[in-house]
Amino acid sequence: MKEYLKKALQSTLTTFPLVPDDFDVELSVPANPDHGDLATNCPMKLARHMRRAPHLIANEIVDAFLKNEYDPAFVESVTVAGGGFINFKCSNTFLFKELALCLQDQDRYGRSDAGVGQRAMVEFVSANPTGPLTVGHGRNAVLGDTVANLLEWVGYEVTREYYFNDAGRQMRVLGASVRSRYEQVLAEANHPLASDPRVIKHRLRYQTKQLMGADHTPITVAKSFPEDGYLGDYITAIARDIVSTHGPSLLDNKTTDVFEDVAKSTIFSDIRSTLKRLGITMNIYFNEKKLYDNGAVTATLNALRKKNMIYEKDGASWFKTSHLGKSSDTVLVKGTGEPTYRLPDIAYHIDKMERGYDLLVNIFGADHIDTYPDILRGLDVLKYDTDRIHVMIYQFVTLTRGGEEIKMSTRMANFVTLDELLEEATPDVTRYFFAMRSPQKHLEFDLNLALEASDKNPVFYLQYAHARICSMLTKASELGLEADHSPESLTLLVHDTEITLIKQIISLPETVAQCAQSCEPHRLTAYLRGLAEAFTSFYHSCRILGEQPQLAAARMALSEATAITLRNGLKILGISAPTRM
RNA sequence: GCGCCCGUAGCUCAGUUGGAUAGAGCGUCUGCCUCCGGAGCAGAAGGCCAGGGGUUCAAAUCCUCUCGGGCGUACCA
Repeated sequence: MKEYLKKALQSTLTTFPLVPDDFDVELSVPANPDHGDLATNCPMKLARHMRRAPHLIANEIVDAFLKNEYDPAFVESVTVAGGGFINFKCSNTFLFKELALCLQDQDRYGRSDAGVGQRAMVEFVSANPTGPLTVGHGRNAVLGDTVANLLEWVGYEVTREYYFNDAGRQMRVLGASVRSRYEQVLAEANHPLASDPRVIKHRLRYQTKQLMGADHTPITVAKSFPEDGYLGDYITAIARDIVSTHGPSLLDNKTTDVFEDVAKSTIFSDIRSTLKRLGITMNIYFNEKKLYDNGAVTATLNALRKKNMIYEKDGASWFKTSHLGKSSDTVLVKGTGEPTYRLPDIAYHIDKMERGYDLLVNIFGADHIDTYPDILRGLDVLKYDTDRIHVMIYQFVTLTRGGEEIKMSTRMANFVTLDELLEEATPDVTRYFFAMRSPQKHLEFDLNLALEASDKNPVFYLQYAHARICSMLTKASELGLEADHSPESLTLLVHDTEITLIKQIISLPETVAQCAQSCEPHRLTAYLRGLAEAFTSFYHSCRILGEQPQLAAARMALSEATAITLRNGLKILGISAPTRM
């Protein structure tokens, strides 16, 4: 409809003098439905070029349009509004045709082809394996997976990738934390191994100290516990596992390698299973180590050096970001010879580019806000097309419990994990909750509310509408009724609520396309809410069972189309569409 | 101090590339169950879109300043 009108108007305007060649006709959906289904503001845009009042231009355009381009299969009426808008009302014929398309396409309805033949990669979560995923990672995971789904629906071949770093200081601290907890576990007086001579010896020299937890309560740890160690209970759990597999045999080990390895693999498998609970499966787990092994990190530094963008100062290598719009330069290699994370990050993005993706989407938390521009600068200098990169920065989740804020960090003992959230809220509710708001807004996640919200949550409203349709259609077919998808049948749908519902249904493809294009899943949740509302409104004013058979058959077809649309929308959001609740 | 994000109904938030009378949900108040699922429907109240200035035929939207909140601002990851 939109394309048809745009083309028709564009062609109408070619007959007008004084219209700029590159003039673009804009069509928008009016806020007020009384103004029609689509409107254009081009008379106002043209007023300056043509030096005439908008409403006069509007009248001329309408006359020419009616004479040359008007097609009653699409347009029912064209009117000029006071200000100079031209309003178009869709013909019902057009609506029924689109509705028939929905019934025909079924599971595929809503797909389009903007990305066909192109490959996209969405990089998300990308949490290092130092602890379980938190509620904050949940937002990242849901946004990333939903964006990936959206891109698939507009035709992209999508790869979901998780980038991680399991080496370096961070992991050593992790290993040391586990080791220290291991010592602490074995020092417990009532431990089953307490009579083992090695454990007795260990207890004689064992000492403790106190650290402050996130909630300002002191936590007792072994003296060997690192000052910046990871205090979470999951560390102790890993330590207990090691005790049960290795007993006290590791007490005299000088290194923390074993502890690090066990911690790493335990944590990673937990992360995978947490993601799985949300219905998320990654295609590729990309280890940063690979970039060192294949020389990409060094190559990147050399390439930048060749562009004369690197200099040495105080033993470190600096990237001349001050030449690229930043107020200061940035260290890429520290005096110790170890690169900062920015260098491998640039190398990583080059790697992604080289793998030939047409679109690279990155989902970053607000803490990356200052770092990704450096990556783009690096790529820019090396002549990579940064237009292919779409960075989504989402703001943090503020977690509250009974109005009190809880700070989230994997280093502190007191944080809420995504798993803990999923114990209480279903994956469906969790996914909807994280997807329903604009990414750049802070998300206040009140745990108390989330836990008790099940009956208020909008996701239930959508699922309920779907379940109700299914149940009603089942009942109808038991009564021997059958939906009629034929064009003649659909023309019986003329009630206000029916027309409103049809209009909502047939805008799914465009809505999905817009959400994909802007990487904004939350618009889809708003759309689905409107769809469910339109349906329940129809459902309450139009009966199906007990109506004349032809009308009932048409209304069943409309209900079916609603169910298809709801189901497909929910599928993109990764939410189930139950037939019964 | 500097950079980025945010400020819209009592609360949580939508608001397409600037468009017509700024919209939902929750909460509050009125109605509606002999009837396909009341986890519902219909309606009401509730707003100087943080504030000032500017651009435009047109600003919640763009520019600028002020105020308020968040996240960064490490040779930590």
